[in-house]
Amino acid sequence: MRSEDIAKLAGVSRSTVSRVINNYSNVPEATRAKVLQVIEQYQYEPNSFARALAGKRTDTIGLFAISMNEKENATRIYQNSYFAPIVDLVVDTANARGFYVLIHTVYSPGDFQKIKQAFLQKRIDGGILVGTQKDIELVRELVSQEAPLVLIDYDISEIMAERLNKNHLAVINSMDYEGTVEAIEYLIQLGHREIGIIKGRMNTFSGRERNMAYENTLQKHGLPLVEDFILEGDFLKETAYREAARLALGGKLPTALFSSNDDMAISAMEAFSEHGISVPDQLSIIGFDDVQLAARISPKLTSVKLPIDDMAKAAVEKVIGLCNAEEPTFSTVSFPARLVIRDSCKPAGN
Amino acid sequence: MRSEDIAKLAGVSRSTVSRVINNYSNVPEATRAKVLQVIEQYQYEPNSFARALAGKRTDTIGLFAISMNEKENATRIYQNSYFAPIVDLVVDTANARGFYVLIHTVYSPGDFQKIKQAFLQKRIDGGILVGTQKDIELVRELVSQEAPLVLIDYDISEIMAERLNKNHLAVINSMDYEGTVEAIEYLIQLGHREIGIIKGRMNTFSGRERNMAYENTLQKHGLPLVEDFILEGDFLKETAYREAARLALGGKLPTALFSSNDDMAISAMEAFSEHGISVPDQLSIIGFDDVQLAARISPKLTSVKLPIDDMAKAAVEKVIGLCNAEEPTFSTVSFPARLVIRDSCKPAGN
DNA sequence: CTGAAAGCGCTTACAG
DNA sequence: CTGAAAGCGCTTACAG
Repeated sequence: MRSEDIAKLAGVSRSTVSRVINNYSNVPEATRAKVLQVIEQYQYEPNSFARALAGKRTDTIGLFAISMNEKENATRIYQNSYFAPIVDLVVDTANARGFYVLIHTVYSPGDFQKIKQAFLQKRIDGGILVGTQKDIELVRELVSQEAPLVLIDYDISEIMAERLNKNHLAVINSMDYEGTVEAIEYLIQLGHREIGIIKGRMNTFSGRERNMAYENTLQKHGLPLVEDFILEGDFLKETAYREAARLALGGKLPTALFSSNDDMAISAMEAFSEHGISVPDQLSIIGFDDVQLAARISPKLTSVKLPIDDMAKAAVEKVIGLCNAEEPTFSTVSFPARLVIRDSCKPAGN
Repeated sequence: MRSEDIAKLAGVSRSTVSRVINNYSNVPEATRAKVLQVIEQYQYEPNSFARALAGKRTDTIGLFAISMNEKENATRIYQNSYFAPIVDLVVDTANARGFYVLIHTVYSPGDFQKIKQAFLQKRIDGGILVGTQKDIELVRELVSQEAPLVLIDYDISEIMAERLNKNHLAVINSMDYEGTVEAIEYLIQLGHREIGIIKGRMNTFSGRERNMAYENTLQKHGLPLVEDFILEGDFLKETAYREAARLALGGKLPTALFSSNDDMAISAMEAFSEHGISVPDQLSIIGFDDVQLAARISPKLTSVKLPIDDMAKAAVEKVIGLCNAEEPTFSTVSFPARLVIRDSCKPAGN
């Protein structure tokens, strides 16, 4: 069934059928009704490729998760507590707005080609990019394509600043710096003076922000950065577990630990528990992200809530906006990240 | 940049360019090389819509998650431990095979229309459907469209049996019945005679299978089905928590409990713990699915491992196979589900 | 208000 | 081995 068939059946031309489908105003109600009736009756659906080829939009947006340079088992990206909610909200929000979403994961530069293709082949109207920015070069390539693009968790200053206003581009971030400050000051207020950190991946905007806020806040309050209490991490639980175990065996413990995300905080708690270190009695812990699991473990984890839902929703609204925009626009939004206090912290020294 | 431009640049016709792109054999190596060189140089990508319109495939498969009739907060479908791994494996497997994947969630009949459209509008070559089969009518509608379709966790007997071999269709299941039998017999072997169940959603194939296996196995071993120990559930943690709390307050406890999935088992454990009932000392628990969390809680949950990864991978291979198949074919596969023994069960009566 | 016609960018018999 | 031409199913100036 093609528009031609509908036209014949309704006794009009293909042009008119097209006008009805596209909701043009210059069609008399009677004609419109007749055409719609036939369309309805035959369950006609215009071929999306023909429409797109003739200049219409694809009504599809891309969601691309970059996961390069991670361990082999990083294959489980969508089970990750960071990506899963993004997929969730992006799909739902886009669907609700009448868009399909095309998903592709980037594990290798080859995969990255596929997402460039998705744009070049005009499979999508616009895309959302989320992931580490280690491969910022590739991201820049994408930006330079000038297609509607939204970046989640990227450092604006690193993205071809000179071109920013020539693009249909938006960047969505969370206020990780402020959230971390709130967490560290909460600990300080509880009397902690020896505060450690499990760092996140440094090729990530949020990883750097959280670390910088940690360092700056300690310094601001005249507290020392003690090397033994600074654990290298990569946002993954395995590393955090190993590092926490090492700390536990090292003998000297901080009285509080800020973990750059919940996954690592929870693994560290497991490690401490196995080494007979009690949280929060001997060691207070704060995580970041506030994943579902945070409130389900014992003790319940105090954590900085990442506004991931808001970010994902905003990302979709932004791409759609960018797809509709005539002029190139660049914009950036940051959503606040607030501390959620639960049971994993105690006043120091008792 | 269109194929015409490439043709001019390479000094050949569009036909030849097309032949090169589609890897036809009747192009001399020299010509092919020349064309490829130009394509490479200009980073040309054929427009996917034009190709599709001219009869080529879309190289896109659909992944549709049905989540109708669930609570409002079911919005979090992709964070669900059942769907998340499916998304993961489907996307990865499809991407690795050179396919894009289009995702759409079905919360309402309206959404269901969108997925029918995805087929009718020829946006995808084939699709994978997963979710409750309460709305089997809608699924049948889809099946009758004759497009390549793979169903995960559906009761074959309910799907238009008469048409089965006229379709490009495949059904992928897990051997939940056998897995549940293994779990129940393990409990019986541990000496348990009072074994309860938290039921899953009965509009789900796996929900019914798990329940039936539970009942049959008890009966086979001459054990009674005691009503107080049969808790209604729906695979969601809230309900399980409530039911478990009710059981705890009821006074009379079974000595073992089979939960139709891990999410519910874990929530029940929380409820029991809060009511001072110790697992496994006072009550043994077995879950189903073997989600990541199962091995991370304490005590570690004994569970029947759902071969969800295998199922998801197989689903992708199947759709791709169906897309390539000339003749309609129907096939069905079931993957074994085996018991993984951890720490949440103890011998009865000590 | 409406139809005939051109065009979107490919692929694929067809003819040579 | 290769090009000219028709066709895939739409949309959209253009003319009336």
